Amino acid sequence: MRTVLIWAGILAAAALALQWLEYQYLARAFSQEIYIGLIAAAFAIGGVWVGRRLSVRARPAEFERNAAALTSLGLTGQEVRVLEQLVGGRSNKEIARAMGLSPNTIKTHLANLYAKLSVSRRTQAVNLARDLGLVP
Amino acid sequence: MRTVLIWAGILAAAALALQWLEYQYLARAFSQEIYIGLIAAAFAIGGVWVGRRLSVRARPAEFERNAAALTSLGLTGQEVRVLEQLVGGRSNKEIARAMGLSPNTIKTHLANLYAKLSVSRRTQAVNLARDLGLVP
DNA sequence: GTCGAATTCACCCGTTCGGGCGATATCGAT
DNA sequence: ATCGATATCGCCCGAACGGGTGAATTCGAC
Repeated sequence: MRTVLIWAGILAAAALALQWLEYQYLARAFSQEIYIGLIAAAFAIGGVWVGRRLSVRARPAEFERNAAALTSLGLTGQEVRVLEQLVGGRSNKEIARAMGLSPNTIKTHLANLYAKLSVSRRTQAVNLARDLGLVP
Repeated sequence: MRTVLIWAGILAAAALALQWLEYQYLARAFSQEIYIGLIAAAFAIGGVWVGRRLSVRARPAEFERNAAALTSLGLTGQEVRVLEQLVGGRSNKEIARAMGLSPNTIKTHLANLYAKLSVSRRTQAVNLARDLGLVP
């Protein structure tokens, strides 16, 4: 949205500048056709650039965590951390060592996690987490 | 790429048409400033439209399977089908029933799959498959 | 026809996972 | 001070999974 306004301003300024230039040098130095063609090309190129920016900015959403889903599911801090490790494809034992906890604790967190996500297998949890954008 | 060429043609044609029109009516009916402004606006709008098409077309890839990765990994038909079920979060037994095969057979396909994907756990296989676009 | 790849299935064994139950500790809110 | 949420850990058991080995079938290629 900001991009659009900025460009509207730039377009207006550029149009004025070009028209001023026209009265200075170009009225006779170049033929009308070439002059018009140059303006058309310049604005077409500018338009393409704007269009790309609009689309690219609107698309990727920048890999940001879906905090809304996270809180609405009521996931606690440790549960989210375990979930990240889970998506990393690690085993309970590996997660335990990575977090400095007992494997039993990881199991507890996982059980609560499965309940909150309404799943029963870790692959389902991984898919849900990725689909909901719970993890980067 | 096709879009670009088409638009290059349209731009050229439009430029000629506008320049012709200029000699017919506009040379005196409108002032130069308005005329130039109209051309600039038209081409800017056209450019934005082209830019959007370019970006949108280039981005999402339409959820198509990454056939290149699929063949370069040497995955067979059954292995790919098992992989799809795997990403669906199903257990070996469920996959077996869904495909009308013995759970033992599923295990065999999975073992070959893991070897070809260089992983050792099903969650890792799921993540790799999703990251490489092996499955929709 | 022989060979290799793909597909199917079986068995064994050890590890991992998931479910269930209980326990202790901390901490903030009531 | 009591209660609920969070976090930690333990144990038991059955199911699921992963690795290894072996073997039969089919089918296209050489």
